[in-house]
Amino acid sequence: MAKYEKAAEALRDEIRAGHPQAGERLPAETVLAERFRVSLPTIRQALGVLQAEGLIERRHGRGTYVREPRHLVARTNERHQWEKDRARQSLAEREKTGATERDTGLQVDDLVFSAVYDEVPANADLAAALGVREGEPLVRRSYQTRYRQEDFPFNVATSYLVRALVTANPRLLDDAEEPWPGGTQSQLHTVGIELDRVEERVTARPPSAEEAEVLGLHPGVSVLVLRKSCVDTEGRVVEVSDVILPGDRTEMVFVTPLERW
Amino acid sequence: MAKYEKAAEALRDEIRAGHPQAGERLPAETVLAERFRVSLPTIRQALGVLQAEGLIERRHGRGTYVREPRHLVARTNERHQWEKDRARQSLAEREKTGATERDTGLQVDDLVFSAVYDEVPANADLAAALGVREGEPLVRRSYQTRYRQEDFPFNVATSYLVRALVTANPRLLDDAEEPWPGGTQSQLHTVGIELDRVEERVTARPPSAEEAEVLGLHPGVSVLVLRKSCVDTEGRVVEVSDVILPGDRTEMVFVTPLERW
DNA sequence: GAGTGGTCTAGACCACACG
DNA sequence: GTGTGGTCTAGACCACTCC
Repeated sequence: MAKYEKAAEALRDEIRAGHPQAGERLPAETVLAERFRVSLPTIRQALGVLQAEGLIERRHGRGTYVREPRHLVARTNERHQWEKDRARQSLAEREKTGATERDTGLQVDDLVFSAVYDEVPANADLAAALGVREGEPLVRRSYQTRYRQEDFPFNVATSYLVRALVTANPRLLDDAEEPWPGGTQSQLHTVGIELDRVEERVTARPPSAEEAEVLGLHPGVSVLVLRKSCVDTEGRVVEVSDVILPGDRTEMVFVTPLERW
Repeated sequence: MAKYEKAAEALRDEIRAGHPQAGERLPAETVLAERFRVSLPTIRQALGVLQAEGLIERRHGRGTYVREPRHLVARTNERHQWEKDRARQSLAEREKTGATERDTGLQVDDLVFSAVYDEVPANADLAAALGVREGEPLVRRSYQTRYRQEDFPFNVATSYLVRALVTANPRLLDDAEEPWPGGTQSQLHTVGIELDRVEERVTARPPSAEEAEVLGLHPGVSVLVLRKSCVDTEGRVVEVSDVILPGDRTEMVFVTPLERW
């Protein structure tokens, strides 16, 4: 086993044993280098491994710290039925609270929400997902949501609608109408679309450089990649969204009810 | 922007533009160092960034290659109802195929399956998840499944049952009975337990050193962490399993049907 | 044997945090 | 100012792959 691996393993074991604990500082790199009798670049390589594992966090000018685990946002698939139940309610009712507030347990005022609409032709991937021909005009809607006190959003989402399906209501083409009380299902309701089911596909990977930038992710944090497809009662896929969620603060919850014997 | 970041960005852009393509080789480190007019350690740092992003793969003695994306196993929550439907069928029927084969589209012969049972007292986490007191005896069942041609499993799962609930059938305490035709729901059926719903919680993170080892993961691959809870018709959580899935070859699919208006 | 990436060293200088 | 991590260099030797 290489020296840097030995050092990394020793430090990992110590952290798991609780010395130092989450939030506490590790000794300086020079101290560690001395202790393990290796050069500074080698101990830095060891710390790089632990950082990539998400175990530690290095703060420039301050030191190396044990990362604290955090899970703040739980996102459950029961939100879809909940949203559907509200889609036809009065504006006053719909304005009370949204699905994100439901997930996070926060008030609307605690959240900063942004939405930008534009129009793009369907590429091969989206055309297949939406069941339309390539080049079909789509409304692209880019969303970000963050806590008011924080600098970075906890999710970024891109939603695609087939433009032809929503032109009946011009208000659906205008991002100044966001946040739309009641969400997408309420929007679709205005053009006579009812959802039959929601399909969600989840994978995980390290963030791209851009995602790490936008979400303010530390090294050693993965992202959950969610593609959500909404299928209406006629079997058409009427919306596709791609959502990126930070893996260190998001838990996705899926409940599957079973038929009784 | 640092030199290594510049180099990483330039290489990233080239890969995204398709030069080199997935599977193709990058120039040797010495060549890249010359091209970007930086030292070898610096270009190595740049490549380290791209590797951590999952964009490239470095093969000792051979070169640096653009990683090929792969998604082989799709795991859908419809499996739960499917398993429930089969739980009460005849042995002959149940033996035909299992949920994993259904997910992967493979035959039983293509897969190598291993199961080990032992007994552990419930820790705080498991006690909370199962709704029992700490120290309650649990049956721990450790599973691994891999393709016959491959060296590493594509999932590792640890399942916990409350021992008191399954002692009525001693065969459920014996790992020599695995793989049990029809799966866990069929096993639970033998002691009179019917499931009402399955709750799954998904997060993502980089693999621990041990997980990377067991699953044979390359640097720059994240894992999906799944905690599945099975709730029976009396509202008890009767099984909890923790599943680790490689993010680069797994897609989890969740379908949420909605009630009609 | 030639070419490749993996490990390791010694040391320099810079940028940031904090008292 | 002092201590911390971040970047960068020049170079050595090793281990693996392939011809």
